[in-house]
Amino acid sequence: MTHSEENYIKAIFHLGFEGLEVISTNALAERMETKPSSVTDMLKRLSEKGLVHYKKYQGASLTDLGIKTALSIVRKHRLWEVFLVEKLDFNWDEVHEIAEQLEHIKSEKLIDKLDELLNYPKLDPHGDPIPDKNGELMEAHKQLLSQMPINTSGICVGVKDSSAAFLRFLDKNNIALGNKIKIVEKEEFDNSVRVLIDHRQLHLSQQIAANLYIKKINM
Amino acid sequence: MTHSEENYIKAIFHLGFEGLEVISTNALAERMETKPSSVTDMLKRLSEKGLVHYKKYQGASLTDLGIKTALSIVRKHRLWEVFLVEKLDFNWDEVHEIAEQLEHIKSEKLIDKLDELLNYPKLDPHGDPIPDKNGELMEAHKQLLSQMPINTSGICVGVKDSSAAFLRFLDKNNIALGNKIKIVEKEEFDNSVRVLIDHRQLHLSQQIAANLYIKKINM
DNA sequence: ACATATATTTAGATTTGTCTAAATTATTTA
DNA sequence: TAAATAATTTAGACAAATCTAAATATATGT
Repeated sequence: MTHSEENYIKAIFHLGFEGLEVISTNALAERMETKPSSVTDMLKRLSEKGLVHYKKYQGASLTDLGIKTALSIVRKHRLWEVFLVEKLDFNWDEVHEIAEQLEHIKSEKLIDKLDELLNYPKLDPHGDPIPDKNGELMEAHKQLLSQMPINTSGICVGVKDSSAAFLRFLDKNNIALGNKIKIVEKEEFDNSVRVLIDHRQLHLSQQIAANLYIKKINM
Repeated sequence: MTHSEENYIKAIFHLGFEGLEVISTNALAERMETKPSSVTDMLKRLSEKGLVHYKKYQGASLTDLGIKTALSIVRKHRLWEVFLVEKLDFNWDEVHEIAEQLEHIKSEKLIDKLDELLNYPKLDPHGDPIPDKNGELMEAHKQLLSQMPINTSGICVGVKDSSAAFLRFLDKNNIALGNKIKIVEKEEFDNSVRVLIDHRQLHLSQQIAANLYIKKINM
């Protein structure tokens, strides 16, 4: 498998997780930042290799082999992310790009040893689950702040809206990724929430709460 | 730079260290396990990019930029080898292949952090020196057993002749890579040597001594 | 120095992954 | 449902890296 093929498989996998049953040529082209015609070419190739189901004009989905392949790539990506953060002191938001490269390194033994070194982590630094050696994937353990029940705690691990405006807002209010956060109260009227961050009480609008990802603690 | 270009640069660099002033098309083709015509194509490209000096029929050599590039790749390769052995418990003889892939990962910060994690090693597991961040390369610290002075000690780190016959001989005599070895006496007549390995005295012929690499201790 | 052998380059083709522009199919809307 | 619009595919081209076969340059031996 080439790097490019692996990247397409991964993109189809992720689009699948985002709700799409069958992935359209255009959706995939947008995700891959390429042209639809290139996607068509690649889908034919992947179909011939038995990695995707593909019928002209009907979109694509992964075969069992494709899913297995995708899980293996995702496993590598997320384990490397843990390594970069835990062992090399990278910040959570710097690791994705490097892991995009490392995920293509071919050596089963390397990944198993890395898994061992990191003590078989279940979640990556963004709170996403890491498939185990057999491709078993636990359910997601991150959720939007707006979806958390009252009196639960977690750690800020990501943003949905990554606009400069939103990031500036977080900065201004001293909300950093990695902060522990506890949800204290929800306002029925406007869905705003009161939270506790570093012993500070904050009142956040629904718009804010719906764009901040929280990793549940103790899972 | 593509992976392929990096591999050619590295090959030219290593052939240079093996004594060749100017590298011939055929020598490079053999090293790269490819055809001379492919080498010609690549040398033109590398020449256009300012990485090698190349004149038709005259062979090639690295420019200053080419040397800098090669040192950076070698640095990455050897640091990853140390990582694989020290942190992931790989054996010295399993790491080359994986490091061949890892050496192409692009991130200056990654390599600096890795260097730090490994405590700025000066030698890789095979006893070859690791260029520092500025491309400074200390002189080689491995040598053939036959070149070691009397009463010096070292660690077996590699073989020149990797034939099955030679490896079988080492095995039969309980000489393993990683063993500490001390040279006790040299026989003028046939250049054979008496050595101490694990408190055992052994008498090794010149042929053996000239094919076993020793890493000097305390450097 | 000339013929022969060896080394190297050129020419033309192939594969992968991409592109643009044109053609085709599917979907939406009036 | 027919026309307009959107999505998708095809056709043909290109760059990177490779190959084979043919041509050309260099080196060697007598």
